[in-house]
Amino acid sequence: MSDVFRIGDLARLTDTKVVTIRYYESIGLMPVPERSASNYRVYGKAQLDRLRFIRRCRDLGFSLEQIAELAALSSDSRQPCGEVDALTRTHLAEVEAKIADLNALAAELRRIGAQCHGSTTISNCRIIEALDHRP
Amino acid sequence: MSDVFRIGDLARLTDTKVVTIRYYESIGLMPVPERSASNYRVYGKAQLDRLRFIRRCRDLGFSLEQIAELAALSSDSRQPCGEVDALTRTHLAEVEAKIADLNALAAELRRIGAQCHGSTTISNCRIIEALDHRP
DNA sequence: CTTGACCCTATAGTTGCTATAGACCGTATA
DNA sequence: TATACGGTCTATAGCAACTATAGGGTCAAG
Repeated sequence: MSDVFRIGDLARLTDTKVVTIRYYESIGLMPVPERSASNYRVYGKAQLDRLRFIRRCRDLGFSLEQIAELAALSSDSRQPCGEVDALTRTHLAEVEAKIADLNALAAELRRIGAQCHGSTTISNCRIIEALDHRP
Repeated sequence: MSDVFRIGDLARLTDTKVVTIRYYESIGLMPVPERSASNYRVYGKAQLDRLRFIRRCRDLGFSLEQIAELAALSSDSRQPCGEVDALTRTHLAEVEAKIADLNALAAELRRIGAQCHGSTTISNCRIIEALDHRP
């Protein structure tokens, strides 16, 4: 296990597409790496960790903007940790709101879907009727 | 109540932005309307209904592509209604999958968030630690 | 010495809009 | 009659978070 990586190594190790890593670099989320003689990007362990952090946060549904903030906060160990806590809480609230929305939506889709028993053509299909008029 | 509308009327009646209606037209989801002498778009009751249908489906989370399909199917009353049913079912399954994802995510955010009791700086904040390493 | 896997840049496409610029239309009021 | 206002028009660019494509350079193995 060397501690020098090329972009494809990082991609494999973090389950990220190569183009996505370059994209992260272009928006300033990943640092601009050194280049080899043949102009290949060269990364070290620190950048691998950075990318792992980013992907982990993505998996948790944070936006890239939130991740940039989290990364900035986490890099200074003397920063108060309240902001990280607040960011996490805010995000959780957003996720919970979205869950509530989707639950309401699923309920209505089930209600609508249940009405199509037996009918075989659009003319007597209750789904279309349900879609046509507000509940 | 006339049955002739301008784009702003449709916008008001369906809670849609004017630009959005033009966008729907540009992608072929709304029909190309007649024009007045002064080149204003002129709509009738049928187009109002079409837009209402679209917005109702959007509220239910269907993609514009799915809506185009639903609209095409619903316009021919002799079409078998099984496809509409299938589309609705597929969409419901997608929504349910997303709900499951978000629930798992919320659980983990709660778990992570609960670890930040008392700590005041990043150096001993468990949230960052939790974000740094896979669960 | 060529094949194949990898890397590079640059640009355009995706979804569902939203924002902006710059201009025209139509009516109500001063 | 002038002008201010609200509405409308076109065209273009921007948003998130990538993905896809074109057209090329690099490098080790067979």
